[in-house]
Amino acid sequence: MSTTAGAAPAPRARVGRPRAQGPVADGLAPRDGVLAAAAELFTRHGYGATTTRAIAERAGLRQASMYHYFAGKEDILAALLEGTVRPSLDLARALVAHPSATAEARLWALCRADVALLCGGPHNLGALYLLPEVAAERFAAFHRVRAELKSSYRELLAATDAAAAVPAAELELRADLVFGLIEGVILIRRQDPDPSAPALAVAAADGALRLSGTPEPVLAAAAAQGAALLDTLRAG
Amino acid sequence: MSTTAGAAPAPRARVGRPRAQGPVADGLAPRDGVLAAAAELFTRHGYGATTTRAIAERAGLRQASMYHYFAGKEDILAALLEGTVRPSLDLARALVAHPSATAEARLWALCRADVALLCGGPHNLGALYLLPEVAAERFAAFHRVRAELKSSYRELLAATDAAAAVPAAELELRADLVFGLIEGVILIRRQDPDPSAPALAVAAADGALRLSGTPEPVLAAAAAQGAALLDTLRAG
DNA sequence: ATTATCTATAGATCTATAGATAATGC
DNA sequence: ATTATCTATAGATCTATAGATAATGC
Repeated sequence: MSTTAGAAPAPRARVGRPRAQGPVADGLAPRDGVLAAAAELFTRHGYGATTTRAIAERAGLRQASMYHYFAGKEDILAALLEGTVRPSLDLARALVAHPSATAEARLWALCRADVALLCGGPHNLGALYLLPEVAAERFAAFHRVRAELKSSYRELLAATDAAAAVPAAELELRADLVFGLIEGVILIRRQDPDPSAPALAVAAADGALRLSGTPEPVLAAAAAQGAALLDTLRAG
Repeated sequence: MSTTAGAAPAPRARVGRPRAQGPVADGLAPRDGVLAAAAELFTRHGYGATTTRAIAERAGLRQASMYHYFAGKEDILAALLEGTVRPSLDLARALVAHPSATAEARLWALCRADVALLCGGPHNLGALYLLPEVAAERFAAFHRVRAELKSSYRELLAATDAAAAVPAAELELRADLVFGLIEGVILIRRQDPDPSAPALAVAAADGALRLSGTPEPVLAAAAAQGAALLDTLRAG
């Protein structure tokens, strides 16, 4: 073992006045600790019902100290929303651009991965989308990103074989339903965190293809190809 | 024309001190006016973000006057929830008990009617279910009713032909997805009230059957039978 | 006398700011 | 000197209550 610096994440003494409550164990950077606390409370009790004091308490610092990292409560929500939708969109873009798989497989992969992202974390981040306060003008940036994500869903759906036989207006409705299904899954998780997130993600992806009119044999092939595709993307 | 009392809803003078803002045009009883105002604001801005003062203003009376009808803000939400889920459950019970239609047709009918109820009104009442605050113990009565509604979905789904080939655990997941789809439709409405409620209701009902694995020809028959069934029940 | 409303406000928050303080870094 | 935190609090709410008032009903 060399003594090269940085090898061990030693409990470095930190700059600045120590916390009144003592240091927290979770190892998160202060800003991330605040975000994690807010995510938990926003999704469980709602935005309006969550006080800055409650967030601070859970994050292990004093209420006023949060303003060192965020300009206000709304900023915290904005940061959470941005961080939640961004990975989904990155993945969607990668899948839309991916040439070597069927549209069915790519749609399946997008659905499974999206559900896993939304429900996989410790505090059901997807539930943030459901907060009515998020509709406010203040979060327009988030809404633009989300609209782009929805477009990816629509695009992949339109490229499936089943879509060829469906009129444009009906197709639009189906895209809405598929997108709604994925986000509706969050509701399931909220009342009852029972089904494991990976199982739910697979079931939702299967369901999305059924919803889009894909026949069972094609679905089975798409699921296999889609799962492999996700493994590839994760490795790459 | 006879002069029999009650024939015309004449603008009867009302008991009690007159309102400071003058009487409201909408013709609702005061309690209902408060409920309508609260529904609009809760679903648009969230429960916590809605003040009792804002509700009162929209309902056309002073903040303190609402306490004549409701013990507090939570009571208003409780009344709204109860009134929203009750018609859905009544319908679900009628459909489960209905002997002379296929399970597919009855499931289709339940889905279409439920979406119509949730999204049909002027202010997207279904969005109330999505409020995180609703998870609180205070609303346990509502949750019991809703659990019963979900059981009806599960029961009808289990009685479909497609369900026979599906293992129990997988079936449970599909019931979750179908229920999630119906409530996810509310999300669609929230961002974009574009698709007309009836069209959305039909699309969602079709989608629910596809999701449950029903083949297209069976679906078409079930939709026709289901629509007729709803007409019958409404007449009866 | 009864009712539905009003005005006024107490008491309890809640957010964000001002300014002090206790660490490390140089 | 810089940083991250703290304590204290101003100012702005917000909910719910107390008690008055302006109608109708009898």
